[in-house]
Amino acid sequence: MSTKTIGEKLRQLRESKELPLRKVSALLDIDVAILSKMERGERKLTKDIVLRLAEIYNYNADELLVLFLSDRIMYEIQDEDLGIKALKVAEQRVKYLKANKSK
Amino acid sequence: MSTKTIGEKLRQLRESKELPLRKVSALLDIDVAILSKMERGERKLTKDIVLRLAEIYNYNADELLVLFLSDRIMYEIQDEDLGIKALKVAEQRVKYLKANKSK
DNA sequence: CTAATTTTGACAATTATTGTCAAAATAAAG
DNA sequence: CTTTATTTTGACAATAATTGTCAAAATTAG
Repeated sequence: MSTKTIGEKLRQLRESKELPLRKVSALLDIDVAILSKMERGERKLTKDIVLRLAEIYNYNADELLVLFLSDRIMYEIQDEDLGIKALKVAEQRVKYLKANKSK
Repeated sequence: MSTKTIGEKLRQLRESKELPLRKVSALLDIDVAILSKMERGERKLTKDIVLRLAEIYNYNADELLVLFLSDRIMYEIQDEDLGIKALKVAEQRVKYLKANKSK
């Protein structure tokens, strides 16, 4: 299932459209080297770039954003084996915040 | 429940021991201003400081680390309403990684 | 082989984070 | 109220991290 990183997903999308880095980086107006590194997880992606790539590849933006966010979450918890617990606590907190949004 | 940030929790612990910032920051060998800011979430805590505070306050280190990690996760997902989904995807991925640890 | 694409690494420029400090604000004690 | 201790705030320089740019090297396609 979702064991793919956002970078891997973006590369897969680009290749499925047979677009070279050169063209996509031109559309994004960024250096080709940076896009290469982003796809390989060597440079961080930004929300903005993810959204623009969703447009370019005509792909569901939310799905990419979820992958993008989960990548960053994964980066935070790293190898910690308290990771799962932390995720559950975070979930509680997000739900709590949502419920008390008006406050 | 766990709607408290790691900073708030640490402040609560310190106050319950009636220790002034001055003394704790001396034990940690950091500036009192920094500790003040850490407790109020204005400066980032490090894993190392959290662990040392757990010792100083004689409090469960894992519980503090979980709170510490979940704080950082919360920071990543911010106000995104895809947050919950991202957390679930991250959970899947952590579990997947754990299962294939040997690989 | 040649051309196109991709990767790599170095570099300077920018931006973010950090520690240090002292003054201001607040709280506690007498 | 006055003094003292504690905490907060903001400015500042030092340090570290991130960023964009570039060109050469490596890989892949034709």
